[in-house]
Amino acid sequence: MEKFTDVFRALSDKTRLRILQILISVKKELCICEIMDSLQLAQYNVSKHIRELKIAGLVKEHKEGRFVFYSIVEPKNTFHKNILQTLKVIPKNNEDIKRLKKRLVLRINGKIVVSCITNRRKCR
Amino acid sequence: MEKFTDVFRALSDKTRLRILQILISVKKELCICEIMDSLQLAQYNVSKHIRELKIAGLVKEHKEGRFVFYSIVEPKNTFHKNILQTLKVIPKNNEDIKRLKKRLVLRINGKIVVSCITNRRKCR
DNA sequence: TGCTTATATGCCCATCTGTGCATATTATAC
DNA sequence: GTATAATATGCACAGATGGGCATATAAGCA
Repeated sequence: MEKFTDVFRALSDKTRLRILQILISVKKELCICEIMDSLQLAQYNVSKHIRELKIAGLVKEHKEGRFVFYSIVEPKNTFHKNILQTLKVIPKNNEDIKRLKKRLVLRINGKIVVSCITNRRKCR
Repeated sequence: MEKFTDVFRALSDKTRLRILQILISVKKELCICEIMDSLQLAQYNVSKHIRELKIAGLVKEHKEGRFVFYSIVEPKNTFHKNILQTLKVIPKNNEDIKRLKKRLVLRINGKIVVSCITNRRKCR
C-alpha cells in the first residue's frame, strides 16, 4: 500500500505537478536546464523534485555527456496508467508551456546548445 | 492547481486510502464506529482523516440522529472520475474488508444497533 | 591539468503532518 | 435535567517536507 501512497505524495506538490505537466505536454526528454528555465525555478529545486519523481517511478533519466535528460516513464500497470491519465486531465500552466516552447526553439538539431538562462541563485 | 495537489495530498496517507477503500468496496454509507471497527483505528483518528477526505471533496456526510454516515462523493468532473478509477485499481486490504463485513452483519434492517466494539482509547 | 558547465546533495530552518490525549459538542434515552 | 453514546476538535510533540544556500560530483574543453 505504501507504494501507492508514495506516488500520491509525489503528486501532492505544485512544483512536481508542473514538472510532470511540461514533460507530459512536450512528449520529449528535457534536461534540468530546460526545466528550470521553463518553470523559473532554481536548479537545486528542480533537481530535488525530479529525484522524488524518479523514486516514485514516474520519471526516468537518460544521461548523455554532461546532460541528464528526463522523461515520463511509460506506464507498466493499470494503476500507473490511470495516474498518467489523471495527470493529463489537469489544466496546464500556460506560462510554463510558453516558456518551454521558447526554450526548446534554442535547441539545434535536437541538441542543447544554450546553457541555463535562468540565474540559478535567484529563481524561486 | 492547489486544488489538485490537495486531492493528491489527501490520498498520500495509508489510513485515508484504507478508509476510501472500504467506502468504495461497500458502496454504502458507513458511520465512524463501523470504520474504526473495520480498520481498528482510534475514533479521533478516523474522524480527523475523514475530515481531510471531506475537505478534498472525496467523501460526503449525511447526519442521522447522533450518527454521521460517510460515503464516496459521486465524481462530477473528469479529474475526479479518474481519481476514483485509480483508487479502484489499488489492491484492497483484505483484513479490513473482512472486519467490515463482520461489522455490517451487526446492522439490523440497515440500522446501527451495536456501538463501537473497538476500545476507542487503545487502537492505533 | 585546470577551468567551466550541468547536475546532485548535505545542512539548516520554518512549516506541515499524523498521532495521542483530553475534552467539547451533539443527540438520544431515561 | 442527567447520563450516555457518537463524533469532532484543540493542544502537544515527534517526524517529515520544501526551500535556500553552499558545496560536491561529473563531464567536456582549453
